Amino acid sequence: MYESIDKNVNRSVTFLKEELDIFHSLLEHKAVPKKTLLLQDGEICNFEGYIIKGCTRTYYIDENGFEVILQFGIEDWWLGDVASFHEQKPSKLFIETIEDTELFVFSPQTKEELLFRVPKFERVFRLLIQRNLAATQNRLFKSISQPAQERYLEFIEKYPSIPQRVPQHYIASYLGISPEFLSKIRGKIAKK
Amino acid sequence: MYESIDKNVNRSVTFLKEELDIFHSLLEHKAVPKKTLLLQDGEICNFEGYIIKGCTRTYYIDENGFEVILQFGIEDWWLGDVASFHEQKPSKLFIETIEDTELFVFSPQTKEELLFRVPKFERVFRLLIQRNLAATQNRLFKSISQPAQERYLEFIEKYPSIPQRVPQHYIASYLGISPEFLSKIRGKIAKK
DNA sequence: GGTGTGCATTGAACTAGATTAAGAAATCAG
DNA sequence: CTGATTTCTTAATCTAGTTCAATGCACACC
Repeated sequence: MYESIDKNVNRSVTFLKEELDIFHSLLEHKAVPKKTLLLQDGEICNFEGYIIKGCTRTYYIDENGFEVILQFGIEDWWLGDVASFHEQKPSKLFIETIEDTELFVFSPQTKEELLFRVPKFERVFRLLIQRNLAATQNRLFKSISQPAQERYLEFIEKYPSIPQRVPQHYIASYLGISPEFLSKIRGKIAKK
Repeated sequence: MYESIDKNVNRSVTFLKEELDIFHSLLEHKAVPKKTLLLQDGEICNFEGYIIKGCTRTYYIDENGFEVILQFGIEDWWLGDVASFHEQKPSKLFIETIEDTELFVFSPQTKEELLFRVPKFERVFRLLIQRNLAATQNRLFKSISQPAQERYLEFIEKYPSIPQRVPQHYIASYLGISPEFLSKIRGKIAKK
């Protein structure tokens, strides 16, 4: 049950068995049916989660009521609104399950306790957020400099499992284009 | 000399005089003429800096040789490539001074020493990177969902001093549009 | 078994923004 | 002060991507 999350945190720091035991004892296991909102605009994000199984989407709603998908979450990904969680201020994000999803979650309290009892986790979480920042910067750069078709090709190469699991218009939203145009791009690629 | 940086770090955590003394003793002061590259693609970023005075731009170069500006830096801003600095891996970014610039800088070693001697700084740096992530996510969201004119208006409202200090085509690059189109937008706004 | 309801595709008309080119204005080096 | 270089503007043409239908498709649901 803890295999995948252990492997995930062990990637950057090596832990002793006792440290992992503390880690496990502080994790809360959660099963959530599909189409459930884990977080809404205006709410304070009271969890940080690791996806054991399932699929989620994190999105904004713009002033015209349009959804813009910021990221998908699948197995072995971390989930939450870091700023809202740590500063305990209202989030602007929505997080919704797309499939039935199993998670390990922390509350602010249990995370703090973990960091207190096993300070090495500071490094794990710092690396996570650094990688998240680098990935977001990279995506911003590409959404500015690359045409939609290349962004799409890169997306399916990077996340080959996602197109089979989520409606296509979610991917269009993630790429910042209309569903019709994504359909046209796909038609064009298929012809080759 | 340390006034502004002290105010900056004190915003999120309160420090004692002795702690600030340690902090100051580890900062290196640096004066850099304009049009100097502080970091290049392929280099490992060996500094994290705070801008006392001056102006910088951080940018990528895409596969066609086009520059895309990721952010500007002015007084009271932090500078660097967080991931490259901490993981000591090659950066994909360029950082260049636009004006003569004065900085305080850390090396990886001095930053580590600071964190060791005054662990409260962990929190300061974590908050900085969290805010950076939230701002970058927000910008990605807007670059996907808002038209260029609104993004421009928001930019000049948020950073009123920058348009007076940097060439206009840098702002176009930051907004992800061509300089000609930005000029058109400005013409249109001025007419009203 | 029908019948909604959400999803993908296709095409036509449209628009935001790119590209190219040329001239005007500003800035800089000597 | 002067020529050179960089920057900004304007206008014409072009294109990536949108919007607005209409149609077909695949299910879930009773």
